[in-house]
Amino acid sequence: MIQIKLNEKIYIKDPETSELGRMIVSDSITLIDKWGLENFTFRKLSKEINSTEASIYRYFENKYQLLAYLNSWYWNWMEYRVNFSINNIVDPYAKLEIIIELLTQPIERDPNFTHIDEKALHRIIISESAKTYLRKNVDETNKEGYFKSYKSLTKQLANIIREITPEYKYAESLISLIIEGGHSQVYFADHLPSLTNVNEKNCSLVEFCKDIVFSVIKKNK
Amino acid sequence: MIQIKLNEKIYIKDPETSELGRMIVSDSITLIDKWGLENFTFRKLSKEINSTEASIYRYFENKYQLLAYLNSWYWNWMEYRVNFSINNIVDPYAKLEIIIELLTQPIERDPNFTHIDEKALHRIIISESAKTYLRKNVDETNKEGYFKSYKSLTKQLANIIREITPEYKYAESLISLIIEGGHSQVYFADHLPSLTNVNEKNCSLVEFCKDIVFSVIKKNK
DNA sequence: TTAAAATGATAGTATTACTATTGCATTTGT
DNA sequence: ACAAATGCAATAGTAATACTATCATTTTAA
Repeated sequence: MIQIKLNEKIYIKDPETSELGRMIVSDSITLIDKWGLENFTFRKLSKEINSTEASIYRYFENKYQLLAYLNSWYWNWMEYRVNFSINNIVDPYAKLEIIIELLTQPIERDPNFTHIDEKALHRIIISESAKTYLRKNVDETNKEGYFKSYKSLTKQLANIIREITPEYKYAESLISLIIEGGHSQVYFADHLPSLTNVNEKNCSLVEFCKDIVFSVIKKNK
Repeated sequence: MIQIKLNEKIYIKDPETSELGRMIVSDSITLIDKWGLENFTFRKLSKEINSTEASIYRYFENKYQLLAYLNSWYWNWMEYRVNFSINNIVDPYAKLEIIIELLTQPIERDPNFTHIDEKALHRIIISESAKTYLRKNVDETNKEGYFKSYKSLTKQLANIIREITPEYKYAESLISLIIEGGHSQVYFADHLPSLTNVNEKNCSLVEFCKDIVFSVIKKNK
């Protein structure tokens, strides 16, 4: 049995250690997905799981810390998927192609983690995750390790780009541009379609991103 | 004398029509830049300008509408700058190069608009603007015209890309990727530097973005 | 100069984001 | 088997937020 273990200070009490903790995590995904972070409160969550606000506050300082926890879970899970998928592949081009697919394709439920709805979590990542770092306290929360999972995955993927083009100066930027920009593209396709071509006929985010990455690599080889 | 005129329903009463309105706009830029959108309230703004909450509510429904107003102002201003800068230039490559510079270089104060601090506004665009559309009511606010300026500029810039590569399918996506991803890169450089190479030695956002756009165009020509 | 519009002053409401305390129930170590 | 520790529910309370309403006063424009 696999468990995503988050060791940083992104919780007060580890929600994986109790039934209540797991309910907080799984039901917060449902509620944030449904109502958005703005309209999500610990009061509503406590009613949903037949518990109390005070109990939830024993696990997370506030809803932003809970969101950061979900974020970290997601990026740890993504790292696990990446490592699983590129295992035994030696050609860095092939690795990179798989990675871009993992980062930009629609998400499927992972039966390894029964209490996490990965499709709903992915929607949250797309529309809410930036709110963890777009805050005035970002430098503190960064020190607390809120973004460790995201940073470590970015570093790993940048290294694969450098396997192909060691002298390319923007490997980390290219990865984070694809991730962050890719999230925008998915969101725009759903809500502001004149800002994107994704979801037009014969167009896909995967194709768009692969084209960018391999064009840049080719030119900088 | 030039004035940025925003005709859509992104205000209750046009702030350009009164002294109080102009103070609301200029001082909200100062306060949002300083405290962030989360800690910015109409109460604080009213004290800053020696007015009352009720008066501010006569101009804007809430702080998100005010932020949308600032956004629209910014993108209208950018469109004006783009048109000014590419005027009389025929070569689409040269046009595109200038456009990428305008979109990704640091902003300077524009003496044409004395009550707007464009440098502060640019910081707000980078760290707060996504909060206008990352909301559950995005489809309504989109209908109200909150994003019209941004969409019209994107369309115009995409058309310039199509002057070079008419068959490229992702012109709008490439523009919005550079804009949104570019904002992330600037923010990361300031707060999460391990996610970007921007600001490392001999690295710049302008160079990174030009390389991407011209690599993609070259490959798709 | 007079009516209309804009603004200021004040008050009030529902909700949010917490914090504190108490007491019961269950688990754990010995 | 018993004490201690932990986990959780219940309740109450506070300061701030995001508004809305009313009415008096000032400014402006015909």
